Amino acid sequence: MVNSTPMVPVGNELDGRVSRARRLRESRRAAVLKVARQIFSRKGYHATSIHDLIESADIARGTFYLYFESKRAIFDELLDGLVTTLQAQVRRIEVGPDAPAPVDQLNATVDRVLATLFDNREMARILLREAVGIDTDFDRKLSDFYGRIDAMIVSALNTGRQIGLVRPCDPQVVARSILGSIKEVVQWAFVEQDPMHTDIKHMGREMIAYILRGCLT
Amino acid sequence: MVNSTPMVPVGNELDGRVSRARRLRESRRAAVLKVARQIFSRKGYHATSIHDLIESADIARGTFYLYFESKRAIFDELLDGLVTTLQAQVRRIEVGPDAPAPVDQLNATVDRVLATLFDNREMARILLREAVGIDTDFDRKLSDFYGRIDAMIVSALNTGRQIGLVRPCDPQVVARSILGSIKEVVQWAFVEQDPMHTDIKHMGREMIAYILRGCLT
Amino acid sequence: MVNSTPMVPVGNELDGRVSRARRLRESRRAAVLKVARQIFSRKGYHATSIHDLIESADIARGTFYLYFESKRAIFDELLDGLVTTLQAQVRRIEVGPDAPAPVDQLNATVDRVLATLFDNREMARILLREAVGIDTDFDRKLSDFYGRIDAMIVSALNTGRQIGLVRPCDPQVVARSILGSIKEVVQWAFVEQDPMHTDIKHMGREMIAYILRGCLT
Amino acid sequence: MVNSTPMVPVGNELDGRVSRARRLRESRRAAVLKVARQIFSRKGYHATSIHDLIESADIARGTFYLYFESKRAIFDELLDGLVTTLQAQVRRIEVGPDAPAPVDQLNATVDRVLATLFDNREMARILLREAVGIDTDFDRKLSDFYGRIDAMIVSALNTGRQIGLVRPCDPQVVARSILGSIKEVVQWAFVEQDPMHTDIKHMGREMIAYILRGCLT
DNA sequence: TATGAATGAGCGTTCATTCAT
DNA sequence: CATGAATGAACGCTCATTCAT
Repeated sequence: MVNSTPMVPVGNELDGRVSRARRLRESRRAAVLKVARQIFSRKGYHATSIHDLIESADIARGTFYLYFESKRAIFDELLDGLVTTLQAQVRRIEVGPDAPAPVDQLNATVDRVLATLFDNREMARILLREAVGIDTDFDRKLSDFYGRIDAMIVSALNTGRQIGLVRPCDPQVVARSILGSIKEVVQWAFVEQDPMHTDIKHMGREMIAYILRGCLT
Repeated sequence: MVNSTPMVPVGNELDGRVSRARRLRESRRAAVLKVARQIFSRKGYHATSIHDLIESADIARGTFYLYFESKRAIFDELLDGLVTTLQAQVRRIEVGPDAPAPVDQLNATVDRVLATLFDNREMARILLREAVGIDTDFDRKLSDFYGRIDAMIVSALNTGRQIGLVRPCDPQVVARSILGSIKEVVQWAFVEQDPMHTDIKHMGREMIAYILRGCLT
Repeated sequence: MVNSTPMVPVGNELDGRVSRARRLRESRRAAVLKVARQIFSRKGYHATSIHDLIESADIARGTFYLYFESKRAIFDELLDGLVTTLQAQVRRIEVGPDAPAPVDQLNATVDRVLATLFDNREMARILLREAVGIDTDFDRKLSDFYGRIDAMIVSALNTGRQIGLVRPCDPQVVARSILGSIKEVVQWAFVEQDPMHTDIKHMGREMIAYILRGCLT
Repeated sequence: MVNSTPMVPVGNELDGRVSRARRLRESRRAAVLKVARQIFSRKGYHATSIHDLIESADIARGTFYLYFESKRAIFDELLDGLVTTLQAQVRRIEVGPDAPAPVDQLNATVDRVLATLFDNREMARILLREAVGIDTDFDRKLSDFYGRIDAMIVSALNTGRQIGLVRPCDPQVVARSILGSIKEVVQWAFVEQDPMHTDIKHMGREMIAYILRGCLT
């Protein structure tokens, strides 16, 4: 998938002097994260117990707490990874003599976001459907995340209005509409449908066409 | 609010031969449902305990189970009420010589849905944010609900296409986009903002404008 | 036993309008307290688990938490009862024209304290031997308790010095010596020996004789 | 401090044929014991974890178990050291034509015990406050220790009585009173007060004066 | 000898549900 | 009908101990 960056932290062991132990530890950790991702994705946060996690990862209870501080912490880590990656895909629309056409910029961002979500289907499921109601902190974190994306869309719409690209409208309502379209389409395609049978390219093009017609002059 | 129907089931005791006891029972039940709605809305499903419910309803533990099978059941009932009411607001776009203009029909449906959600802000909060991840059955039920709405939109889009009102597009993707816009705008307006300070009329108009521009020819 | 007051709270249900349920609850609670007293006394705080408590009291886990907030709370309650009762037995030595002879006052206090400890042998075991090191709060509470008794003895010694009854000495050291004598003798008699075969009267007389010779002129 | 002997076991490797490895092992062990002494003293037995010990000793988990059988075992060893040393300070009162005056003998014993406790303030803290309630075995061991000291005092009192030095009294009660005075004064001075600002000489003299007046004719 | 990752029994606590009164 | 005391399975988490390297 184009432009999507890996979520696994690259770490600082690229200097060649990595201890075998460190690498082993990381791979073990990653294995637990992997099964946790699947189970959280399938059952949600509350319905997933530490027992589920360690049974599937085939490790002992204590081992889990060797790698992760708490159930909440592993869930955080899983989600934070995607949120960070996702945020990196969203770029503010630049406007200027040598900037690409705004439409192309939006296009590129949507492409990147879709690719990232596809590459992280399981976490997308959690981010889009399950991550609400875990606790107040978590809700705020999610709210902030979507709030930042919303702010970017609003800013893009305002910029677009100034250069006569965007029709007169309430940027707040339209921004939330756009955000909602993306969230729902992605959830439907990657979470409820079989993601492997989805033509993401096509989906992206259709979505952008709909969104652009909705707000352009 | 126009067009919004009450969520309390009308029942079949309106024939005049209702026992006083039965009526008492229903009013007790309704009272519990009312406080449950508020508490679930404020704290979410998992953070709400039976203790919270019976304390606020001022009934004994056992009494609760006299009226409701389980915590899950009362939550189900609460949500089913809104889902049913909501579904009643969504009407298939009729096409024919003496049918209103399709655009007006869509307009009316969106108006009715928004009004219903506003009148049931508390449950809307739950439906849009907290109802996911409770268990697999519940997720499926929600999925079905949105699926039915989606099917209606798809059908409307197809109808619209046939009469040349809707531009050529993938109705599936566009339908989900529309659904997502509505869900996100409503959640943002009713859940994250103060619903009383939201100009729903304006919001509705802006949303519909965006949606229609997105799919009309 | 003379002057020893019961540790079970008298409550406010002496007006005759006691509900049967309330009385039942209290008796159940008292039963749990009783077995907890025995087990804490035998095994100490840390070695006693909730499992031990509920098994011996023959109640379910949840039932325990119906009556007590936590393991810590039941232990506190057990100990606070004795500490309060004990404190009520210790009276400052009064000096004046119509006050009893100071020696008799000391005598009476020691008698009362010994009787109370005898009547609460099991808790005495905990208070004198096990109650240290549970947590910082508890340590401070105990320290305060003994500190107050110590202060009383110091004050008594100073008073005694003024009226020429007590020999010149460092009241701090002598007070701690006296306190230590009492603690050790009581622990030895009630905790390590079979308390039923101890002649408390004799023990008290011997102890007071020793203490008085140690500090009187 | 006069008369106080070191707690580290002298061992039998002083014959010159000690392997370097053996000596290394012992010094490593001693280092762990040293930090364990400090930590147990500061936090108590239960609040001290193996993690605390190995972190401060800067050794690996497994290494700890190379030197000590268990957490319980190292605590035992620490306490046994002090107990053995303390026991060596307590000498039976000798009576005979060329024995020192019994009073001086008692004086000397108390002096030695106080000095030993001062030199091992940290362990004294444990012995007097934290060592109780760890488990039944440990309680019995402590009980035995104090029992032996008690027996010595009883024997001394009996000897004193025979030579007319000690007043008629119940040696058991008086012995426990003496023991208790020493325990309490030491705990108060070394554990609750700042041991460095305590005038031990003065404290000793005051204590002995009190004790002797309490039992001499 | 030294390591530290792995273990799992056990902890205190919660809470939806039941049932005798 | 109404009650609320009683239940016990299940939870997330800790930590002394083991053992392969």
